[in-house]
Formats: sequence, C-alpha cells, structure tokens
Amino acid sequence: MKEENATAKERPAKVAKRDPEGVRRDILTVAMEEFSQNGLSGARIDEIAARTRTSKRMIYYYFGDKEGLYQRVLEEAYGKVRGGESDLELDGLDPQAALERLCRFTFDHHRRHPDFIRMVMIENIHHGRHMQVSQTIRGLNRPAIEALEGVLKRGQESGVFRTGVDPLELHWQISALSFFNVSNSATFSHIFGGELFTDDGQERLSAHVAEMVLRYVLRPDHIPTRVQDD
Amino acid sequence: MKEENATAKERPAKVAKRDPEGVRRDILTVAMEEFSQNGLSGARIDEIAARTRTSKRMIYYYFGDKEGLYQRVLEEAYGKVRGGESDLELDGLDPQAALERLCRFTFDHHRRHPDFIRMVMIENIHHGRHMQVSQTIRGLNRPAIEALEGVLKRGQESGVFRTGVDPLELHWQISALSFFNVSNSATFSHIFGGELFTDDGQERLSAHVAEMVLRYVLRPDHIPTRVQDD
DNA sequence: GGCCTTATGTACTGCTTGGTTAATAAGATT
DNA sequence: AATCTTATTAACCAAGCAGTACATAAGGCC
Repeated sequence: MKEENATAKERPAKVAKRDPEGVRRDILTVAMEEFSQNGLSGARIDEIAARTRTSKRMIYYYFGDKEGLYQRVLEEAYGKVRGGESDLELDGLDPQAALERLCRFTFDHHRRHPDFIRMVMIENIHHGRHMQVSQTIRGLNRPAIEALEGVLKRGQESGVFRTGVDPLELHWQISALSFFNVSNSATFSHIFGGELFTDDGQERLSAHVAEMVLRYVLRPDHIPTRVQDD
Repeated sequence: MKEENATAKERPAKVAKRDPEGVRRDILTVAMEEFSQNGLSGARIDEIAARTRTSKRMIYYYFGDKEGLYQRVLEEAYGKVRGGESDLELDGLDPQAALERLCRFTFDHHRRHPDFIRMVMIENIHHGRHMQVSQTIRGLNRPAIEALEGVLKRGQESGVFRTGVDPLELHWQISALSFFNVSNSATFSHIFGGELFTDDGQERLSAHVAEMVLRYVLRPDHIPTRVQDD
C-alpha cells in the first residue's frame, strides 16, 4: 500500500500521495453541503473537517478562516450553475417557443440545484455582504439577460410580442417565480399543503409559470385561445 | 424613585413595578430584530438580553430555551402581518380592479415587512422545522386565498377572466413575485445593479407584477390595448 | 400579616467552537 | 544529498455562549 504506481510522473496523477487540489475540492464540496444546510453561523468547521478526508488544519491552511471558506463556497455555487442558457439553442426556435423553453429551463434548473438556492438565500440573509468579489459572479449572469434580450427582440420584430417589456425586469420575474418555488417550498407547503410540490404539481407550476410569462409578453391577439377550462 | 404612584391599582397600570406582559413583549420585540437579522444560530441570547430592559434569566423564564424563543418570534412574525387583505374591500371593486389592488397590496405589504420576510427565509433554511405549531399560522393565511378565490369567481362570472386558473397557484405566483422582491434584493442588485430597487424601480415592478397577473387571468379580448411602448 | 405563587437579579458553569502552535513529512530545486 | 518550500498531523487554547443555581423580592389572597 506504499506507492505501487510510482510511474506517470509527468501528468499530475489522480492518486498522488499528495494531492492539494483534490484536498481543496474535497473541502469545498463538503463545505458547500454544510453551509447550504446550516448557514454561515450554523455551519461547523469541525463538522466539515470530520466529513472531509483531511483535517481541520487544512481548512485554515487553504481558506484562512470560516468566512474565507464560506466566500469560496459561495463563488463555487454560482459557478456550478453557470452557463446552461447558452446550450439552449434558442435561436433555432420561434420566439414564442424560445421564451417558453427558457422559462421552463430556468424553473427546472433552479429546482435541480437546491443547494445553490440555499446559498443564495443565506447570502441574502447576510445582505449580500460576501459578494463583493462579484466580478466573477456578475459575469456569469450576463448571458441569461442577453439570451432573454435576444428572444424578446426577435419576438417584437416578428410582431408576436408587444414592446415595452424590459429584459432585466422579465428576467427578474422569471427568476422570482423559479427561485421562490425552491426557496419557500418548506413554509408554503406547511401552510397550504404540499399539492404544488408533488411531481404533478411542479409540472403544472412549471407550465403555468411559462404561460404567465408568455401571456405577459405576447400581444393579446397572438395569445392562443384554447378550451377555457382544461 | 421608590413607588410614587401606588394609586391606580384596579387597571393594570402601564408603569407597574412588575409588568410580566410588558417584559415578554419587550423580549419578543428585541428577539425578532436579532433573529431576523442573524438567523437562529447567528442570534445571540446575550445580545438580546443586553438590548432588553430585563435580564437573560427572564428569557429562559418565559421562553424556555433559544428555540422556544425563536418559535414564538416566528409565530409573532406571522401574526404581525396577518389580516390586511380583509380591509381591502375588494367587493366594492370590479374584478379587474380588485385583482390589481390585491397584487399591489401584497407587493407593498411584503416590502413593508422585511423582518417578516427574513424570518420566513430563515425558517425555510431550517426546512420549516419550527412551524409544526402551524395551526395558528395556517389560519392566518386562509383569508388571502379566499379573497383571491372570490375575486376570481366574480371575474369569471362576468366574463372578463378566463377559467381554469387555480386560486392557490395564483396566490403562489403573486407571493413569489412579492416575496422575491424583498428576499433577494441584496444578491440581485449586487449582480444586476440597483435600478429595480430605487423608489422608481419598485413602483415599476409593482405595476408590472400586477400587470403580469392580470394578463395571466384576463381573457385575451379583455386585455386593454394601450400604446405599445410607453 | 403570614403564606404561596409569580417574577426577577446576580453570578456562575461547562461545553462548544473558531482558530493556533509546534513539529514534521513529502516534493521540488540545485 | 543538502536545502528549501509546500503540505499535513495532532494536540492545544481561549473566547463565546447557551443554559443554571441560588437567592429574593413583589404581589395576590385569606
């Protein structure tokens, strides 16, 4: 069990006796769970250390202090959910379909990354105090707006969308609906029951979020009239 | 400074040497600030005690332990924002106006109670674990749904609203937009700038939230056509 | 005015927890 | 192989903090 594979030296081998980057990642992964679960002050460094394959000392070695670790975890969280919008190939769809797809994607994407959502919630509790480094984060979110901007413009040009809809505001609205769905599911379902949070309910919500957005931007005469009560 | 006003014994005087209820309220008020600001684990009992006119001992005397206090604060928060909807006199308005009013009220109401919002955020971080006592809380939120239900029905009967809109879902949507506006203002403005959170921006958002909801429920032929870009 | 219950002040405690000290092992460098 | 830098271990510490023990004062009640 010493070091049977002393070969492969040129490429930094995965299973090196020393593996700083691996240790870093290990810590970050565990820390993300702990922070997103318990918040900044609720998280326990000892707990993180225990669930890591390293020791507490290493956390301080790589991240300085608790806040430093938290900050990196936050950045990590934003990084983990970046992109996506770019892979949607919205340009290949007509504006209406593109917008619907964007909505549904956003809704779903949020749903699939609850720990990211929780990190953002936590950061908001702290008034966004740890986001000053936002240069990175800021850059990651521009594409979302730009994608939306493109779709809106195309829709307006082809006459199916009304004008006077601000892309930033629309992004805000889509985000609100998608974010709230994850962030407040606990309290909401406690109060009103869990119907909306079953698989069925979520599918309905997703559809209706998209519908709401579409009805918001479509010119009234382009809203498809369907059987009124379905 | 002994007790100069030994009179007025029949009515529980405000400035009684002993004032249990006052002490309770004092603690709750301060605790609400501390908890909503710092979360459950971030809040410090000593800090609460210090900012109270009583001592730490009293906190434990009345509330048992930290969680007990938190729980009461949470209930208090829900209680503080209850009602409101009932005072709106929606029945006096046509459905369209009523719905718009309800939206704008909700948006504004959330905005005016940031500490309530924060308590709900915090509780969601804790997966709503402290809301089991929700009988009270549950009751406080029914009226909101009922008000909405009433308006929707009237609108459908008079033919201006389409059918097939679920009141609970619509409430969810309005809540999402109103809640997110407060809960995520820190991170959102960090990323996209603060334009949406100036007085002007908020007025615009409020209007557009209402507009979005209205366009969602109005039958297309009843959507007022206005100058397209305003 | 004794007695019982409710309310309150002071001081203390023990565990939790973020952070550190000191020593050392593994690679890199030459 | 000597040296220097980076990575890692294990034990330790002091402050912070939730919760308590103990004593006692007010007020109600008869």
